[in-house]
Amino acid sequence: MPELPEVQTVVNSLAPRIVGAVIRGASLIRSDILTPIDCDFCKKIAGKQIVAISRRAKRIVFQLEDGNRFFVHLGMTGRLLLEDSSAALRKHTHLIVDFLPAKGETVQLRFVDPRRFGGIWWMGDSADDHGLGPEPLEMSAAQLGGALKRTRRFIKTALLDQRLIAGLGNIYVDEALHNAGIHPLVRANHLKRDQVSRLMSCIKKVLARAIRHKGSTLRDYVDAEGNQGDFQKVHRVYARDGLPCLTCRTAIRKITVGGRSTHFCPDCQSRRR
DNA sequence: GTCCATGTTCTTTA
DNA sequence: CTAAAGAACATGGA
Repeated sequence: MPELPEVQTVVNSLAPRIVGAVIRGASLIRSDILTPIDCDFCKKIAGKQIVAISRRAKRIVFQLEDGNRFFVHLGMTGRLLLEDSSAALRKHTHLIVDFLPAKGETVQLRFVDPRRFGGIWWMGDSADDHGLGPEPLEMSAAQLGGALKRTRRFIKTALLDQRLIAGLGNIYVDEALHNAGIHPLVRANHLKRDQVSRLMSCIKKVLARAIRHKGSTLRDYVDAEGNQGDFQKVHRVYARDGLPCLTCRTAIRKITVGGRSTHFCPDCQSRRR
């Protein structure tokens, strides 16, 4: 559910509400969402002010006043919600963070995740990325080309590799490839220079547009205020199999690549270059 | 009951 | 050794 645009939208909705807030305490309802599991998370964040919230790839990074950080990854179904402490707890709520009341507010930050592919990672005072690739919005075509030429995997699969480019997921890879007119089964190292530069700019264009639409809500995704995104309404290929391509009217096809559903237009995204 | 799902990581195979 | 394919994780909805 959450790729770069969704995660950015969560950060944007969270930041104005809790940057500067001081954490009173936290309760961990399921401790196995924590990594490392024995990091004394609640004890370490109690009493600390949140001085910044940012996004790195699909991670939501919280920076504390003492220099320590932790990040939340939403996995497939995770949500970070700001809810009043009087609101009923949702099923699958795994962590609750309380703040010192400002202006009489009693808001809580709650992490909810049915499938539990997401979680919370304690980073300590290191800002280490642990092998994450460059941010797509700051990546050059030369950088992308350099990474792609080192693998003969399908371009679809390569773009999902977070060590190669960090933040894309299944939706935005399909949308970007359609935008760039590249077939998902082309080998990454076979792309020509002009295709790589078109791909890089299409990735940026699709992501920027999706952020303006506050992400795609297919099922569970909402921002911290519970608002849905609406980029799904303007998807050109994702989940549109059988429907006419919005460019050429050819029926969109759905295949499986690397175990992931993959949507493309057989006409606009011709397999030969 | 079946299949599928916006993600990542570990294991198996080539 | 590396690269790539496949399975696994857990839950819910169609």
